[in-house]
Amino acid sequence: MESHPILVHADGRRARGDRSRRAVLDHAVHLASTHGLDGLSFGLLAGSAPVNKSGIAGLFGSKEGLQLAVVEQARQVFLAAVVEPAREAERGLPRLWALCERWLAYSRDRVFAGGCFFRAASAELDAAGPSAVRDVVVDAIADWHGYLTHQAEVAVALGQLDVGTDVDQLMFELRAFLEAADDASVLLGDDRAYARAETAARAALVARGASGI
Amino acid sequence: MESHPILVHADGRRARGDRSRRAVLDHAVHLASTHGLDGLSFGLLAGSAPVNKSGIAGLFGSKEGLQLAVVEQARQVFLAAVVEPAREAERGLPRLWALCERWLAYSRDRVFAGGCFFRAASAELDAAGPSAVRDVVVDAIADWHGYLTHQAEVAVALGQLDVGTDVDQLMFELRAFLEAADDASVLLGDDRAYARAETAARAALVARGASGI
DNA sequence: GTGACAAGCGTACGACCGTTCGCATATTCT
DNA sequence: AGAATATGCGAACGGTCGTACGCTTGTCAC
Repeated sequence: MESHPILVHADGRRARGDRSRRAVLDHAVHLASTHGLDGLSFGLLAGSAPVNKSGIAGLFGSKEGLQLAVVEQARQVFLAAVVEPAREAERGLPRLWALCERWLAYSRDRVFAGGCFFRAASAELDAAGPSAVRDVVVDAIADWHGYLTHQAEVAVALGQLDVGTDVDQLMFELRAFLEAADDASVLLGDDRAYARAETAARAALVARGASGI
Repeated sequence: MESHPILVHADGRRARGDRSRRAVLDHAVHLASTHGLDGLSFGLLAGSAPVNKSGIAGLFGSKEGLQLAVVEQARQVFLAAVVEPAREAERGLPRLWALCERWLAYSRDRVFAGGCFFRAASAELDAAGPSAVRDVVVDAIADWHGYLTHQAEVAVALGQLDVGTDVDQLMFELRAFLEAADDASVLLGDDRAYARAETAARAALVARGASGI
C-alpha cells in the first residue's frame, strides 16, 4: 500500500529524519556497548554522524530519549542475532540449545563492539537509582530470561529433560556460563572461555537427562 | 610525654593528611561500586568529606591517582573480607569451599554498596582503551583467579578432587556461579541466586569427587 | 627563632556536557 | 497558492568537570 507517504517518499522530510535517526542509532549502540549508556553524548555522536549536535538532540528530544531509543535498538539487534535464528530449531531442548549456541556466537562475533550490550548496560545501571532507562533494560533482560525458561519448560514437558528438573536452577547455571564467557572474552581477551561455556552448558543439560546435543 | 610522640603526632600535619586520605577513600570506594570508577568526581566526593574539592585533588594528585588509590583500597577490603578469613580453613578443598562461601557472603552483605567492586569496575573498563587503572584492576582480578586456581590444584594434589580434573574448567564454572549470583542480586534484587550459586558450586565440586562440603 | 614544608581553602580557567532558542530550508497538507 | 510542519544548522545558556595557582595555617628540622 502506497498510502503511507512517510515511508515511501525517498527524499521526504520525515523519511530523511528516520534515516538520520537510524544512522545515529547504529553508531550509538556500539558506542554505548563500550563507553556505557551514560558515556553517550550528543557531541561525541555528532562527530561520526551526518548530523549536527543540536540536530541529534532534536531528533531524540533529550538524552534520556536517546538512551531509550538505543536500548530499544539494541533489543531488536539482539532478537535478530539470537532469538530469531534459534526459531529454526524445534521447540524444547533443540531450541534451548540453539539459543545457547547463538548467544555465544553473538558475544564472540561482537555483534556489539563491547560484547553483550545488556551485560554492559546492566552493570552500569545495577546500583543506580530507579529510572526509565533502567526499567526498559530490566524488561529486556526479563524477556530474554522468560523465553529461555519457557523453552526449558517445554523441554521438560516433552520429556527431553528429566521430570522434576529444577528449571530455575538450570536457567541460573546456563546464564552464568554464557555471561562468564562474555566477561572473560571482553575483559581478559580469553576466547577459550566460549569453549568452556559450551562444555559446561552441555554438561548441565546432560546431567538433567538431555541427549542429542 | 607529649613532646615526644611515639608513633604519630595526634594533630600532626602529615597524620592528618593520612586520615583525610583514608576518610575520602572510604566514601570513594562505595561511590565507585555504585556510580562506577569514572563516575567519581572531586566535587561529589567533597560533598560528603571533611575536605574541600581542591583539597581532595591535592591529596591524590589527579583523578587517575584517585582511581588508582580507590582500586588499591578496594583490593585491601576484598582481601580482608574474603581471602583472609578463608585462611582459617585448611589448604585445598576446605579452603576452596571457604573462599566460595566467603565470596557469596561478601556480595550478599554488600561489603561494597553496589555489590562486588571488581565486577562493576571490570564491566566499566572491559571495552575501554588501555589505561593504568584498567591494568591494576585486571591485576587484582588475576590475583584472585590465581589464588582460587592454586587451592584447586592443591585439592587435586591432596586427592580431594579427582586426578585429571580440568582445573581451568572447574574454575570457570565456579567463578561463573559466584558472579551470576552477584549480578542477579544487585540488578534484579533476587537473593535466591545466592542459594542457587551455592547449590551449583557444590554440585560442580561433587561431580569432581569432592566430599564433606 | 627562623625557614622549609605540607594541608587545605578559595578562586579561576578551559573543556565538555545537556538543553534551548532562532533561522533557513524543504516537504506535506489544505 | 499558501499554511503548516519537520530537518538540520549555528549560537548561546548554565552547569559540572579536571586542573592549576596563590594563600593562610600549623608542623617540623635546624
